[in-house]
Amino acid sequence: MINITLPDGSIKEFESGINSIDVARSISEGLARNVISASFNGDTIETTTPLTSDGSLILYTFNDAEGKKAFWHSSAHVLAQTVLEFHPNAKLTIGPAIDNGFYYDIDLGEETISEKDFPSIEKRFLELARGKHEFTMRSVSKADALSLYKEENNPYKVELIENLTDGDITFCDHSDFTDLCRGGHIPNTGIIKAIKIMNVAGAYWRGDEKNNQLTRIYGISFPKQKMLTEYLELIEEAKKRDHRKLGRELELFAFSQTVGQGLPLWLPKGAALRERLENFLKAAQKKAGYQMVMTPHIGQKDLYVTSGHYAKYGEDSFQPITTPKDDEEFLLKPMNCPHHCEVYNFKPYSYKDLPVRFAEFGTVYRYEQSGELHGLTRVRGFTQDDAHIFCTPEQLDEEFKNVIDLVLYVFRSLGFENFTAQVSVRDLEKPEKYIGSVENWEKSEQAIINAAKDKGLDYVIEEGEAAFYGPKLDFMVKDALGRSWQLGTIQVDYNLPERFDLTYKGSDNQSHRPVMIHRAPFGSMERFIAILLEHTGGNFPLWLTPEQVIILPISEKYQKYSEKVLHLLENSEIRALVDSRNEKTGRKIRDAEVSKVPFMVIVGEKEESEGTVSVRKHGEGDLGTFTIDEFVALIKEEISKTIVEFKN
RNA sequence: GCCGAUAUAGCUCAGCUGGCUAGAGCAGCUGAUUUGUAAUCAGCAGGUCGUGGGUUCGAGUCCCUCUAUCGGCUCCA
Repeated sequence: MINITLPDGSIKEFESGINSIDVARSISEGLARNVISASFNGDTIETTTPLTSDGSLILYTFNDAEGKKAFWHSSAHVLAQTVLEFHPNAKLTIGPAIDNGFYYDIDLGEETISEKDFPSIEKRFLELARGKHEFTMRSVSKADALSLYKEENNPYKVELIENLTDGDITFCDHSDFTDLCRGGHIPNTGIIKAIKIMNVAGAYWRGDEKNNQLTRIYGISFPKQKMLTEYLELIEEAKKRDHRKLGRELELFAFSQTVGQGLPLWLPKGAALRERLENFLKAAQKKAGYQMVMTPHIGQKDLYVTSGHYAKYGEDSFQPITTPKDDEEFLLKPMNCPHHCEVYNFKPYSYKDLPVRFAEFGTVYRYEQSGELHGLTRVRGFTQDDAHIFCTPEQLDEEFKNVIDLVLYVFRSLGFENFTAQVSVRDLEKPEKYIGSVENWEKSEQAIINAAKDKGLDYVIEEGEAAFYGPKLDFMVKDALGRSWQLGTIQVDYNLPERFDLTYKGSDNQSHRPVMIHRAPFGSMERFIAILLEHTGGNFPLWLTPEQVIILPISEKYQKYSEKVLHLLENSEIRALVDSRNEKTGRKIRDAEVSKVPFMVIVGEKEESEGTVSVRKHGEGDLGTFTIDEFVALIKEEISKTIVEFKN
């Protein structure tokens, strides 16, 4: 007999050799039906694995993240089986579960799979799944595993196996299909009731572009058809919040093939909105002791040779601008830091002057590869809400924490509650990617981790995500479709101060090297507004939105009164406009609702005679009759609720 | 840059296996209507079918080039 501890702390006694499903059955028949994965003493096991010792068991259903992982990983096996039927010569590589579904990377040789093939793959997948084939694990010796895949002429699996230890190698069988696999499956294929192939894409073997490109097939599967339908509807809803679609509909920004790809054009409403965001940050930065500076859009090539950017990115950047004079080369600035270093170098500093904080909404240009451009989130010309803080090493911790406060203030003010704080550090195995001394890197990384800890941030450490000159604390936010984007960023840099020979005079009358903090709470205006659009669906906070009020006269007779109301609102610094079209009220309301204007003000005979307005709120409906003063007060109050001042 | 896909009016989309002057809704313009909380009616106008080439008696439709866009990969100072 063995003792099994369940998550609620209860301990039950079972015959040795019992499996997870039978344990579930001892609790309830329903649970036994729904259990699709389990972990024993912290290790993922098969639901059919016999338990032969005391331990704690967790049972998972599709509602658990672990359950979904097993479900989708198992689905990847069936997908591979299906694809092999259509393409017998295909070579399998890896097929993991991901956040939403799974993929399988397959080398199809000369053959291809396209969208047209999806329906037949899905159909055959379900036929195979309905066979209720059990997933069973078996151990294989390294030699046997290698000879099998060498016989199949599959170099990918051979490479994988060569990196495994003999004795740890397992295969998973179901039906007539076998795959190298470390385990974690659902009981049988019959549980998979719905499958959708989402897309195909190219993906490099082991994520390295020097390797072969494989065909990656993305899919998602569910235990119920209804769940798939709901998932697809969710995606359709998310697509309505796509910032590229909303940006066009709300007339915020546009692109022109003639101007060039990745070079956004800010339309009047978008430019005004962006200016309000800039002013919002400027006000907070002023309180936090920043000073605005302005620097040119180009700089001499030597500036970037000094900074190290030219050596790192020169070849892959917009190429130098030459002049009629010989030997003159200028680069479009890809970042503001070198310019700000030169601002610092304008005059000598004493330790008493530090920290100094130079801020600039600096527009930069980077030659991103064409396939990487994406709406406003990845562009070739964009404006960073940049600043560089020059401080003494002793001041670093406090300065860094103050910047975290500022970033958190910005995020909270705009409703980004769900972000991930990511400490981006070096990849220790690729030192050639970075500049500067190991000692400085360690100091910087430790400074960031300490600050994140002190501020109580829930952070993750990502190796290899650092900038080439220093580690970063990045604030990641997801877009409507769940893709993660870096918005705010704070970076510690010991390198540029050295390269630009920045100094200050210490109390000991000696020259010292300041430390530099790079930071951008929004990240870039373009990307921030894009993600804000996707989060709000275009329903911006009242203080930020392009038009706050639209006045709807019942008929042309009330045009004069409408204009009077308009002027009164404008005098109170409320952004309003009049819909003076010759249309019915219902029509004007509908159009105003569609265009997401927060407040509609309806005026007719009654309002004109009383000097009032009838107020309707977007998405909510009629609020009743207000005097103009009352309405102004209502708006002012709503605004004060959505934006608070930065306290330093 | 790589893999796969897409490109028809300002927007959203029809246009079957190649065959008369390329259609619709919305938006726009003109007129009628003077309107009370999510679409008033009628008329008009609007397209070198992304670009360049090819196949064909004939190309929006088939093939190739380029450009842009979309989904991934790689990259992201």
